[in-house]
Amino acid sequence: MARTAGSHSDITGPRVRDAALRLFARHGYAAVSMRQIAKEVGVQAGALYNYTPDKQTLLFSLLKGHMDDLLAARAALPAEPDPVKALEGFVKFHIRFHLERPEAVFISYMELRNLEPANFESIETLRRAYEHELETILRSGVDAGLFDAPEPRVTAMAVIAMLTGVNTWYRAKGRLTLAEVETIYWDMVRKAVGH
Amino acid sequence: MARTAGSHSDITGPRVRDAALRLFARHGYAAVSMRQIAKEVGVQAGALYNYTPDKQTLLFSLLKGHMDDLLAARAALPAEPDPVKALEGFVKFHIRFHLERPEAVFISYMELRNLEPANFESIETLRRAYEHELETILRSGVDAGLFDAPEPRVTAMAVIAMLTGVNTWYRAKGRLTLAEVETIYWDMVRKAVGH
DNA sequence: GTCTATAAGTAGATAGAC
DNA sequence: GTCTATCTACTTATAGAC
Repeated sequence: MARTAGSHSDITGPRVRDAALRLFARHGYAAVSMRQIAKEVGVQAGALYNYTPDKQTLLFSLLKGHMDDLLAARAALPAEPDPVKALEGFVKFHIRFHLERPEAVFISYMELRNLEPANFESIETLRRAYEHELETILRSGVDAGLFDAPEPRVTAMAVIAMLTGVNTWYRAKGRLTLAEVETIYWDMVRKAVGH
Repeated sequence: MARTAGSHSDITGPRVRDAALRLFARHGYAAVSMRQIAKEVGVQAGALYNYTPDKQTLLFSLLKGHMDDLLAARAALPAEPDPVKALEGFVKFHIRFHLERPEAVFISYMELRNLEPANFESIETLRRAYEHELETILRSGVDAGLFDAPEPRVTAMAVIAMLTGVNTWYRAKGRLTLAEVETIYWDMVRKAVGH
């Protein structure tokens, strides 16, 4: 059915977020004006303020949404008691989740410094919770004598950096499939943690 | 000896670059105005244009200088024919070099998108040359039967991402010394490449 | 080499018509 | 819900005095 003319909030809202995400990722938050976002959406700049109280809140909303999605997707996976299987699951989940939304990943790292202090703390807390999940897997594997990783916290940071780095070079149209990349990285991680 | 009044180009120039580096790293290139840089240096905005033709050239100069330093520092190291020793040398060099200049490392990754196309290509060429050095070490180790790394290019990207990630968490005043961090990462890399 | 002053343009955000 | 118009402030870069 045709919608009532002028009642577009449920379609324009997501379009504003999509345009902001794409433009922030490409040019950076500070370099993108509200007018550019409006032009991408096809409205005038003033109309954007029906969907966000200000530009800062728009940025925070994108980052918060990304972190919430990340933690929710992890929580939706079944618990895995075997540390080796749990680590393999984490590695493959991380690569796949991050490759599926490169722009959100990019701004979630790049634009942290453009968040106001309270917003920054909010995102950092979520990020640390995610890192802690990997650290917990590593500690359980060390405790079970399955892994050789004397510094689980450092190892967790190293593994996450390595995995997120896939986003800098992987292209879906390239030589390697996503499944092949997952296998290559799982093999490197498995060896790196001494299993 | 007191300098001739008004002859400060040899001192103001580096101060402009230092201030720009620090401010770009903290707030981002697009978010920092020439007036802010001038204020940090202690001059008026107009005076900055004695040291750079424009803001874009100032950014490019910082990134180009960083990449030149990186490649020159690598070239200054003695050649190492043993792939294992060469890899150990690369790992420890990379960590140390990058931890010594976190701000330059940060903007060299974050501000690539704010470079004009020709400047971007120039920096990317240097970055690829550096990555190629690690890839060459890995291939020589695989050829010698010392490493198990079926995808040397992917492994090189994974190792560099892991190593550069140290900058996100390491603090000189923290629990671990630089030498300890080098040892922990070298151990992880050594195992990851199957040695 | 640095200053002041200014040109010419753009920023985020708001007001009020429709 | 979107528009046009506008406010105020700030932007890069330049001109010319000293």
